[in-house]
Formats: sequence, C-alpha cells, structure tokens
Amino acid sequence: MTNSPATIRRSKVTLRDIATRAGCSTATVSTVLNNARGNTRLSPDTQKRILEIARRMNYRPNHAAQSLASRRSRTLGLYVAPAPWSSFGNPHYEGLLLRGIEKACREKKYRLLVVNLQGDESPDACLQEVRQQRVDGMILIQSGAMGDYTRRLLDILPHAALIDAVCPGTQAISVMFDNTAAMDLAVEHLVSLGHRRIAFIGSCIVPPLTDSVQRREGFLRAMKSRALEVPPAWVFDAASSGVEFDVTEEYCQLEGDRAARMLFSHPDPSKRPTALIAYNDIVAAGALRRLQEKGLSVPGDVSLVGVDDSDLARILRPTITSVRQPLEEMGFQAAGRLIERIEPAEKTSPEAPLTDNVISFPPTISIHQSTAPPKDDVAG
Amino acid sequence: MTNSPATIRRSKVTLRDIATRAGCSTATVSTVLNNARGNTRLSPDTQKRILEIARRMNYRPNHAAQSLASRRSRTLGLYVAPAPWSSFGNPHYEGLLLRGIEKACREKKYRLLVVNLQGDESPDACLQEVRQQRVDGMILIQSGAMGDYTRRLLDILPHAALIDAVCPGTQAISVMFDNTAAMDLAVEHLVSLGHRRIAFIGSCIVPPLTDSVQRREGFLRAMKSRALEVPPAWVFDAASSGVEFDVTEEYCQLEGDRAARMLFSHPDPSKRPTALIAYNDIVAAGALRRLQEKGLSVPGDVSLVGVDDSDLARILRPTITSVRQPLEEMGFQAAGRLIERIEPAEKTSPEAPLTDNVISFPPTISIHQSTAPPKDDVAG
DNA sequence: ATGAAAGCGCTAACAC
DNA sequence: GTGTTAGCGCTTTCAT
Repeated sequence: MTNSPATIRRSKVTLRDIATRAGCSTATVSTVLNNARGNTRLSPDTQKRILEIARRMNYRPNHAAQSLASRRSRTLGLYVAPAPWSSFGNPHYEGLLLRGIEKACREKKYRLLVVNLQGDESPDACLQEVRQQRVDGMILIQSGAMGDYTRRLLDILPHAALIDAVCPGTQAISVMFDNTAAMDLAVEHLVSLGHRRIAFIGSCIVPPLTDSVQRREGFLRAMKSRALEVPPAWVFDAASSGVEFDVTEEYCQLEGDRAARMLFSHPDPSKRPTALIAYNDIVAAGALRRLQEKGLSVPGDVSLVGVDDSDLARILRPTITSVRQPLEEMGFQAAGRLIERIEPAEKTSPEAPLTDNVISFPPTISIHQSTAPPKDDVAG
Repeated sequence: MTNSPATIRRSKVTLRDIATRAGCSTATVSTVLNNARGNTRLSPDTQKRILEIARRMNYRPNHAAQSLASRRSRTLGLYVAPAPWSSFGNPHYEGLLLRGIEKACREKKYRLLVVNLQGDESPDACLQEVRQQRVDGMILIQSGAMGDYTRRLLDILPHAALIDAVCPGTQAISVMFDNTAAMDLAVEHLVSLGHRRIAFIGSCIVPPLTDSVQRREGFLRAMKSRALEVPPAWVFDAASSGVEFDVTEEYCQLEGDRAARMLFSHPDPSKRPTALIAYNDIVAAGALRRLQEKGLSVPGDVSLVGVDDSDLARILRPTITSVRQPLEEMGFQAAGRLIERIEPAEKTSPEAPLTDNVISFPPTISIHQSTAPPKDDVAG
C-alpha cells in the first residue's frame, strides 16, 4: 500500500499509536526513535520492530511537543541587522552566507527561523525568540550596524554566532573574513603584474564600515611591506573625503566615480596610479564607468580589482578581477559551530577543548579581464 | 527597577507565576492575555491587574506550549524551489518578495521558517514541516520549477500561497505579476517615443520559463494591437533559437548578446529594429554590451527596455529603462492572505465571501536613460 | 466572573 | 531490557 495523499493527510500518528501497534510503551518507542540511552540497552528486535512500524505508519514527531518536553527547539534564528546605508542589504553577501547556513542546518537537522532578513525588525526580537523557546541560538549578521546594542544582546543570548564582527568578552562565536589578507592578495596580484602605483577606493559610508577601514589599513600595510609609496590622495574613503554623500542605492558607485575622477585628473600621467583596488565590485563599477567615460582603457591604461567576485564583476566589460570571500563556508561554519555549542556535550570527546571563539577565513582571487601589466613600467 | 540583563535572563516567567501573583487561576490569566472569550466576561479590574503584572514580570508565552495546546504554530514556511538554471536564484526577486512577506508576518504576529531559500531542500520538506506542526502554511516561490510535483504537494498542504504560479483545481492562493500588461507598458512607452520597429529578447532557458513565454506573447499581442509588424527573426528566446546554451550564471547575458549580434548584423539599417525589449535587466545588459561593442549608441541608435528595475539597471551606463514588478506588495499579499485563510474565521464578517484565489498585480515602468526617440522616424 | 481539570504529544527519571 | 510516572507550559471546556 502506497502513501496516498489521503493517507498522509490523515495520519496524525502519535507515539502512542506506535506503542500500541508495537505492543510496548511510549517510553520505549521514544527511546528507540531518539536513539537515546546510548542506543544499547534495547533489544535489537524491539528496535527493528518499532522502527519498522514507525516507518510504515509514516510517523513524524510533533515538533511543539518535542520542544516543550525537551526544552530545545532545534531551531536557529537568523537576524540580519537592517543596514542604515542600504534599504536592501547586500543580496550577494547574505545570499551566499545563507546557503552555507542552510546547509549546516540541514546536515544537523536544525531549522532556520527568520527573525529578520530583509525587514527592519528590532534586535530585541532576537531576545523574544530565545525567551519563547522558539530558537536555541541566533546567527547575527551585520551586527556592526547595531553598535553597542550588540554587546548587551550577547550578554543575554545564551548562544550566538556573529558573522564579520567580534564582541570581546562574550562567548559568541565569530566568523570573520580576513580583510587584511584580502588586500595583500590584491596588491600581490597587481605587483606581480608589474604595478607599483596603486590607489585604494574605500566605501563612502559614514560612519565608516569596519570592513572598509580594515581593507584600507590592509592595503596600506600591504603596500608598505613591499616598500611601495601611497600618496595620501590615493586613498579614498569616508574618512578621507570631506564629502557627505546622499546615501542611496548607488552609494558605492558614487565613491568609485568620484575617486576615479579625481585620481585621473592629474595632467601628468606619471603622477597617476596604474591600478585601482576598490572596496567592492560596486565601487569598482563606479570607477570603471568614469574611467571609460574619460577615455581610459581598462586594463590597458588602468587595472582594476574589486572585492566580492559578484555577478556584477562578470557582467561588466571588461569583467572585473575580484577578491572572493568564502561566504558559503563562513555561513556553514557559523551555523555548524553554533549548533555544536548548543548540543549538550554528549559527543564522544569527553572534554574536547572548546574550539576557538573566533575563526578567520582567507581570501582567494578571481582573475578576470580588468587586470593586466601596466602600459609602461618605466615611470614606476 | 529596570530590566537588567540578569533579570531578563532568569525570568522564566510562566502563566502560573502570574496567576500566583495575581491571586487567580492560570485559566483566567490565559483568557485575559489572549483576549479570548470575547474579551468581555472578565471584570475590568482583573484584566488590568493581570495585564499589569504580566508586563511587570516581562512575561513571554512559551511558544512550544502554546503550539502544542492550540494546535497552531503561528508560523509560515518559506520554500523557494531550487532553480535548475541558476545556482543562486534571483536575489533581487526573492529579496523584495521576502521584504513583503516579512512585513505581513510581522503585522500579523507570525513568524517565518526557512524551509528552503538558497539551499536545495526537496519539496517534501514542506510536507514534513506541516505534519510536524511546525508551520501552519507554506509560501511557495518558483514552484513552476517543480513541475507536476506542485499539484501533488498542494493536494496535501492545507494552506499554501504560490507566487507567480497557478495550480487550477487547488485552493492555493496565487499571487501573479501581469506579464502581459508589462509588455504592453513597455511597447506603449517605446511607441509613444516614436518607435515602430521593436524586437523582443526572451530568456534562453530550456525548458522555457513561464514568465518568458508570457512576456513574448504579451509583446506580440501589444505589437499586434498597435498594428505593428514583428518579423519572426525579431523574437528571440529558447523556443526560437535552435541553440543550446550552456546554462551558467551568465545565462541571460548570453542571450542578450547573441540577439543583439544577430539583430544588428543586417547591412540595411532600415531593416533593423530601433528598439529592444528584453526579458529582464540581465538580458538587457548582455544586449547593451554587444550594441556598444558594435559602436551603436544607446539610446542614440537603439532604445532598450529591461524588466525588474534592478540595481543593475542603475549601475549600467546608460541606465536602463525597466518595467518594475510590485514584488514587495506581492509578497505582502501572499503572506497576508495566507494568514487570513489560516486564522479561524473569527473575524467580524460572518460569511465574508472568500477573496479570490488568484490576484494579479500590474506593472509600472521606471524610465531611465536607455530609451529615447528613434534617430529618424522616416524609415518606420 | 472565575476556576478546576483534562489534556496537547513528547521526554526523561527512575523503578522493576 | 522495558514500563511507569510525572511533568513541560499552555488552552479550553465546563462547572460553579
């Protein structure tokens, strides 16, 4: 007999139903189905029999009952802090993180509750969900945008994972992208092509994003370590520009545009950079546009490196060489480790030294059309 | 006394705690807090007192217990069918829908469970969640990609809302974008500028997406109703092209590129279209790129209209005139109406005629730089 | 106007 | 090895 829709529909099968059929108690059934009590004290036949009956009856545990009794919901909450500088978040960033998070949840049989993703729910909602036993832990994205509130929240949340943020003094897991290494990689790529005059275009957002600051510092360090000079005027970002931007959807482009305009207004070509590193692909797109409007060829006259390796990088012509964050893996680790923390330490390892709270992920680089050796290596 | 973190943390306040403090039974507290029994049979003082105590103790109902007893989880499930033609979905589309969905959920005090969003969970998961009482209803996106399976699923799911899909014979709510009107709007815009030779570039995906087919048909109808001719060679899509594409992230661009190449290879300019309507902004981007490489100016030589009004449309130069779907509103309505169906018909309206199952949403158009009057109206 | 009591379906001691 | 038992925190019917 197959499981016709009607069969499935009607089957409000409970533990007791199975117990009855199997001629044993609900406790036994529960133990078998949960593989509890060390899986060993039950007679193999009983186990087989119960499992078989449960399968045949298409039993599914009632989640509410399970949570109520066990005090665990096997659910993670996802909170993406609304970003004041963008009404829409960064779909590329969040989308890939989510992929990894979903994967980890699936593997560990957890579910994901959206506390906030594209909406503008207040961070307090995280607390509510935990207090209502709806989630066992929270994954926080863009918690940098929450300022001090993050710390207060983490003091209260029993289990949390931060992505691209740290909060010292709390037990929260942090999963970080190594922005310093990212810039070193970008610089290394350009230098290996022969570039020596490289400029940096950060994000124009005020107050400055942690990311942008880290990338700027990483850039400067990478240049310094190679004994390459960086005129102050070649570093653009919110801090350096006196300009107040009207922060719109185009925020990043504007900065790229402005920076490119200023960098290449110098009459003496030897006083201009031969390559640009942008905060992300959108900034790079803004710069590219301006360069092309000025009649400069990319990568002929100027090489361009972005960050994110997003679709945009492949849609533009030339396609943009871009530093890639392992976002999916970061999401996977954030959720995976969070779940490990939540699960009672019933794993074989008796006193496994708690894994580090903070994990850092290295960049890779996707080389596309926008980078090439500089026109003349002479004026370097 | 303020709610210090510690206070909040420890407060595992239950109904009983409140009942004790208030000197009444848990039943009374429950009734008051739920505004049940018509809100009237309880003495106003009791109500006030209980509410005040609950507030002071910062009471939050345990969700599992509530669900178990009431048999409703006040949670919607979100299932985005994995799209075989894209490893990453359409962040613009799903992101905006999600915004609306989240808004509706927040307003009605529902929560959203991710059954599948960027992952590749099988549709069966929808059933599981319902059967486990984890969700009261499901929102299905891209269910077209599920083929026949959709219908079987809907036969079983008690409450579901489809976005951009219909499934006749089921009770599922359908929230649709009016693709026909969209194309009429695009054609109308171009015609009002003076264009008469207009081509259409669909999606190259095989099998053809419903959207793409509808837009092609809508385009043809819009042209016909204006007595404008469309040579067969001016309609590009999966069906018309014999070409099999390697469906990658760039899928749409390729089509735009190919179409533009072919459309403008004709030596006689008067045999070429003066305007292009693309399936979406990505296709438009591909076409734009090819046009510019051919030395054709947009909108000088050719006007270009996309669909989605995405970030991309504003990043490209020229910015792309694009037809916009009211995605946020569509998501809002899908979730809102689904919740209304779920809630017991306890609303004032005794026998409110069930709202229609299928709702259609009209397009608007965002006019940007890529459309202008044709160069010479003569050869029309 | 209020309360007692019976579950909702499951888990986890603890007893046998 | 397996069953008994006592809840988990809430809703809801029915007495009072």
